[in-house]
Amino acid sequence: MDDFSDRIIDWQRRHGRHTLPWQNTHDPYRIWLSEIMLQQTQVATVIPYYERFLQRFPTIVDLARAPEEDVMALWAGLGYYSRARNLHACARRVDTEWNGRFPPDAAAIAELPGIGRSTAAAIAAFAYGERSPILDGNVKRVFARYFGIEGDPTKRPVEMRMWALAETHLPPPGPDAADAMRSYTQGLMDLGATLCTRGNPDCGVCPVRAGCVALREARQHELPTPRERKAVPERRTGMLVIEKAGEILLQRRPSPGIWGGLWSLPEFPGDDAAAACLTLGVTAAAAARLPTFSHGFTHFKLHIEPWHVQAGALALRDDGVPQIWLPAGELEGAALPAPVKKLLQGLFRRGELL
DNA sequence: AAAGCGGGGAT
DNA sequence: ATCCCAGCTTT
Repeated sequence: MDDFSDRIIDWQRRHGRHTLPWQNTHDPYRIWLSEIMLQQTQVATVIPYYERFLQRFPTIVDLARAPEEDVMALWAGLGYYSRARNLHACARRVDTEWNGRFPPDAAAIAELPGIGRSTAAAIAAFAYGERSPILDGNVKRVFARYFGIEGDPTKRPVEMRMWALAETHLPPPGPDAADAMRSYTQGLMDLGATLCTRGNPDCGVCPVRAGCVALREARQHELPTPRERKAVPERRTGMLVIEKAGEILLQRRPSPGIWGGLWSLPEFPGDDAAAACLTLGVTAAAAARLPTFSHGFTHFKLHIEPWHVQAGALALRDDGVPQIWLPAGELEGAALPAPVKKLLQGLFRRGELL
């Protein structure tokens, strides 16, 4: 008998959610649809999308045989559009390879596009009551704390330990195993999402507080071990604040790309601002270095070295990059990258921009 | 502004 | 077979 799973199940049945639209069915199609949507979006946002999908595509075969653009249009607003394409590809494979019926177990479900081991297990548990463990981000956090597991859970060795624990602590087989699996799987998700949260775990009312290593050692806030923040590569760029009669020269950023489609300051690779101006067709009457500042992106850190240039003679080159002169007073409403807007507004407020 | 996130794709 | 990322959210 497993104390851990018993407590999770009991807690879920008393305090968990039971009325979400995808909880009143064992239809693997509906459960799969909800799991894919919930991977990236919170419940309140998902519900209207989920219901629109079911109205438009009552069965997985309807979804499989719809044009991709219809699927994408219904998905619009949920984000992560590659997952919508996987959703459609998955439906088509279930239609053609499985005769429109979802595969019968988690192992086969995990072969489908957009579905990994954890999502496959969740579908199999909710749809079939299969005794197969999930291990998503919420569950990793619960396990790291409850079992006192150190190390980055996204790393191979730690993740393997957690999968082993997930197998070990499944509700035991038996006549009630299918119902137990449904409650247990939902309970683990609910616990991680509502009580055992990242920043502020509510340990006082946790159903497994009696056995929790992290709580006993007061290490809830240290576990799970944060992933090692890899040193992000750093780059530098010169940026030109070219001013002429109270207006600033902006260029449209190419799309796709960093800041794609936004208006930004001209950039140049070296540290010769006057030469960079000349390539644009601007003669610099005066050029002054402004303080360097940095901006962090997901994959690198950018050190920006801005120059303030008073334009003299002008003969702007047309090299295909759209350019505009922005009156300094119209900074507020302009579609500029946040750090660029901040730089320009700072200059404007200090009266360094006319 | 920084950290988190499941699966796909790259290596 | 293993590592890293894209693209979006929450804190």
